[in-house]
Order: sequence, then structure tokens, then C-alpha cells
Amino acid sequence: MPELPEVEVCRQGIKPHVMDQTVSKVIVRNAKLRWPIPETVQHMVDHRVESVDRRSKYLMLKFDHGTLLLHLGMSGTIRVIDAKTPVAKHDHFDLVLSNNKALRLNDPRRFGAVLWFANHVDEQGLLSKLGPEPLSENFSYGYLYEKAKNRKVPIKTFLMNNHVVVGVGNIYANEALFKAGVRPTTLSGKISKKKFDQLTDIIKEVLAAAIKQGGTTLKDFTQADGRPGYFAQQLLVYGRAGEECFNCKSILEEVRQSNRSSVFCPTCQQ
DNA sequence: CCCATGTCCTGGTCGC
DNA sequence: TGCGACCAGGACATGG
Repeated sequence: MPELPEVEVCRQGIKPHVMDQTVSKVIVRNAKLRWPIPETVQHMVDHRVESVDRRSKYLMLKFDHGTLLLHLGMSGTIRVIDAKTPVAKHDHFDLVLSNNKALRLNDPRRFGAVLWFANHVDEQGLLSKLGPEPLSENFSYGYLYEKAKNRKVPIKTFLMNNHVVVGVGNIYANEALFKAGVRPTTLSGKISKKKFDQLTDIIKEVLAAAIKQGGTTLKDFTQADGRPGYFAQQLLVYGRAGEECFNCKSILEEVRQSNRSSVFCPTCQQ
């Protein structure tokens, strides 16, 4: 569920409740996430949240003496709740705040992460090799073209590589390539600068549109099954293999690339 | 049994 | 041959 738009929506949603609050308690119910939750998360107690930022799909809560890094993995969700809300299955971590609310992480598959870094988080290896934010000015015309020179990896795999650009997951990679009329299997190094620049615009548009609708996801989030469907209606190719292309009625095809499914229109994406 | 929105790590390949 | 960049696939855990 968490692609970049949802993480950004999550950030915007939790920020007003968390900003400037002091941590009163840190509860670790299950430390076994992607990496063990370190004991040092207790260092947050009695310190104030100074900012709520995002880099790639990482949420960053900054304190005067360090940074809490949160990643939702494949199945994580974060909610701001009353601190006394009964614990549910897979509620692994709470950050209890002085306003009697808590930031609660639920993550069935436990691919997420909760990490504490004293001082400068940006120097850590996790963030140091990441490509530009797709919605920033650093992701500009010419960037993808230069980065793709001499690369033989298929464009779909290229776009999903965090060292190239962050936040483009499987769903949005499929969608952006359809909108750009580029077949996912096309070798990156063979794509023209013009087409790459067009793709740059489309990636920004698709992600921005998804963030805009993300509010709905957050609002519906407390519902029983919590499964967001907000983007499902918007998807043009993802999950639609075997169905008709909305543009030309051809039957959409599916291939597997790097162990992930790619869906494309054989007519519109030559 | 199949599949699944992420991403780190390993080991192999390629090209200079 | 060496080295570094690049790349495919495995691994993680749970649920539908």
C-alpha cells in the first residue's frame, strides 16, 4: 500500500498531531521488523518533535538530539490514535505523546522499519545513495536521459531503482510508462531525451495526482478492513492484464520483470 | 499452491 | 587480470 503518495499523505496527516509534542513513552511490542527496533528509541522520551519530514518513503521525526526514521515496508500503516486505544494484532510500536495521543505502527508483514539515529541521519547509508525526489526540482529535464546512458536495464526496472529516482513503485512505474507510450521492456539507454523529459513530467503528474487524492485514504483508514481503493479507479494498466486498453481497446499484456509484474498495451506502448 | 504496494544483500556478468 | 558498475534474483512474514 505505501507508495510515495501514501507516505506523503501519512506525513501530512500525522504532522499536526505530532509536531511540537513531547514524547512521554515509547512502546515496543515486537521489535522484529526488517531490522530490530533498537533500544535507543527510548532516547526520544522527554524530547520534543521538531519536524516531520519525508525522504523517499522514509518518514523522519526530528528531535534536538537525533532522528526517528520510519518505513512502512509493504504493509505498514501509521495512525494517530488516543493513547488508550486497545492494541490490535500487528500493532508493533507506539510513540506516546504529551497530548495523550499516540503514533501507532501496524505492520502485518513486518518489512517496515523503526530506527533511531543520533545527530545527522543524512550521513547514514540508508539515505545516502538515494536518487532525487521525483517531485523536486532535482528531478528535472535531462536527468533521466543522462542517468540512462549506456544502461541496458529495461526502463521499468530503471525507474523503480531508488538510486535513479525514489518513490516510483510498481504501480506508478506501470502507469507512467503507459501514459508516456513506452513499453516497459524498452532498454533505458535507447530512449530519446525528448521521451525521457516527457516521462519526467508524467511521473510528477501521476504522483502529484495520487497525493491529492490520498486524503480520502487517510480519512477512510479507520474503517474495518482499511483497504484503500482510492487509486484503483484511476489505474489505467496496473492489475488490468487481459482487459481492454482504455485508449485503443487492445488487450493489455503482462510480463514479469525483476520478479514483478508489468502490464502494458501492445499497441499504445511500442 | 499462487500472488502481493519494498528494498537490502549476494553473487554473477560486463566493460574498461 | 583487476576493479567497479551494473543487474537478476533471493530473502524477509503474513494474508488473501
